[in-house]
Amino acid sequence: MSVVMPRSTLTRVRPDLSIPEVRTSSEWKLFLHFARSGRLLRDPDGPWQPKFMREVDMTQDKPCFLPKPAKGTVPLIEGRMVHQYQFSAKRYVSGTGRRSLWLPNGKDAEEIHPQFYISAEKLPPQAQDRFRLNRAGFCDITGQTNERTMLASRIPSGVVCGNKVPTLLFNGDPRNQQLYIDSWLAIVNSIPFDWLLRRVATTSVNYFLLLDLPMPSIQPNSKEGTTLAHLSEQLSLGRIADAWKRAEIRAEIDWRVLSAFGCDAKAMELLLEDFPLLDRAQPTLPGESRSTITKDLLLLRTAQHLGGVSRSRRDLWGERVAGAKSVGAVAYIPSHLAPTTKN
DNA sequence: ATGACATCTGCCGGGACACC
DNA sequence: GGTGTCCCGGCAGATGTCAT
Repeated sequence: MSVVMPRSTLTRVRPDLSIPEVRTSSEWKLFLHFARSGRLLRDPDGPWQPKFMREVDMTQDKPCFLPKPAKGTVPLIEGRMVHQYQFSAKRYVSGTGRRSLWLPNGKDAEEIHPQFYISAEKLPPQAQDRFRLNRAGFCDITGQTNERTMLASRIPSGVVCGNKVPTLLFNGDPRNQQLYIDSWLAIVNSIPFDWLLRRVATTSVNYFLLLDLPMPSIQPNSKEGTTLAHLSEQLSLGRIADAWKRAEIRAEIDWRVLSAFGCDAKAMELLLEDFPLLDRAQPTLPGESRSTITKDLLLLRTAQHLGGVSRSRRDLWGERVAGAKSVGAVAYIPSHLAPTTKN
C-alpha cells in the first residue's frame, strides 16, 4: 500500500518537511485532519506558550547525588519513575545503572522512593527556583512501538527532575498555571495525541517534536479546557481507589480530545490499531489470546458520545466490555505496572 | 546544551532434543 | 505421544556516549 503525499500539503503540516509515518492513505488523511483542525504547540498566537527546562543532568551533576535523604535535600525524579499522571510510579529497590531494580509503587503513589537525592544548594542555577514550583514533566525516553509513547505527569514542588524528564510551565496568567498544566496533561496523555506523536517520534520525545505537533483547538480556560483539567486533576491526585472509575475518566478524556479534533468513533477505531500492546496483563475473554478491554471501553464510550458507527457495532463493544469485566479485566492499566499475578 | 545513536538487560515464545 | 529443559532470537524498555 502506498501513500501519496504532495509536497505542497506536507509543507503546510510539517514545516520541516519530515515525513510522518503513516501506513495507509486513511492514516494520512487522519493526520491531515488533525493538523488542519488543531494548532501547533509552538504557535505564538496559541494559548500554550510552553517554557521547557532541563533541570539536572544525570551525567554532569552525578557527583552531587546522594543515596539517602538528608537536611536540605530533594528527591531526584528519573525517567523510569514517570508514567501517565504519576511522577513516582516506580520505587527504587537496589542496584545501579542498567542493573538497578525498580518495582511498581502500588497504592502509595504519593510516597516517593527515588534512587538519588540532591542537596537543594547544589542544584544547577536553572533548577534553583524551578524545583519550588508545581509544573508538568514527561519521560523523554520512549519508543513509537511501546505500549504508550507519551508519559507525562504533574511534577510537584519539592522534587527535581533528571535530564530524561524535561519539565514545562506555560506563559500567561500565573493564577491559571495549574489549569494549563492539568489540561495539557489530559491532552498529551490521550490516545489521539499519542497517535500523532507516534507518527513522528522514534526513541525520544524532544522539544521540537512536541512543538511541531498539533494540539486540539481547546482554550485551557474554556469550558472544554476546564472539564479536561478537572478530569486530569482527579487522576493526578490519585485519590480514586476504584480502578474502573479511573478507567472511565481516562476514556472520557480520550473521547473529549478526539471530539475537539472534530472526529468520531470511526477515527478512534483507526487510532487504536496503532496500540497493540495495551492490556497485556489483563485476563482475556474466553477463547481469545489477548485482552482488548481498553480498546473496547474507549470505542464504546466514543460511539455513545460522538457516534460514527452502527448501533450493532456499539452493542458489540458493550457486550465485550461486560464480558471482560466479568473475568476481572480492567481498562487503562499499564502492563508493567499491573499487579503481578502468579497462577 | 542537545539529539542521534549504539547497545544493554530482562522477558517471552518457539524450536530442538531428551526422557518418561 | 506427551512433557520438561535448554538455547536462541526478537521485542520492549532503558541508559550512556558522542558529535555538534
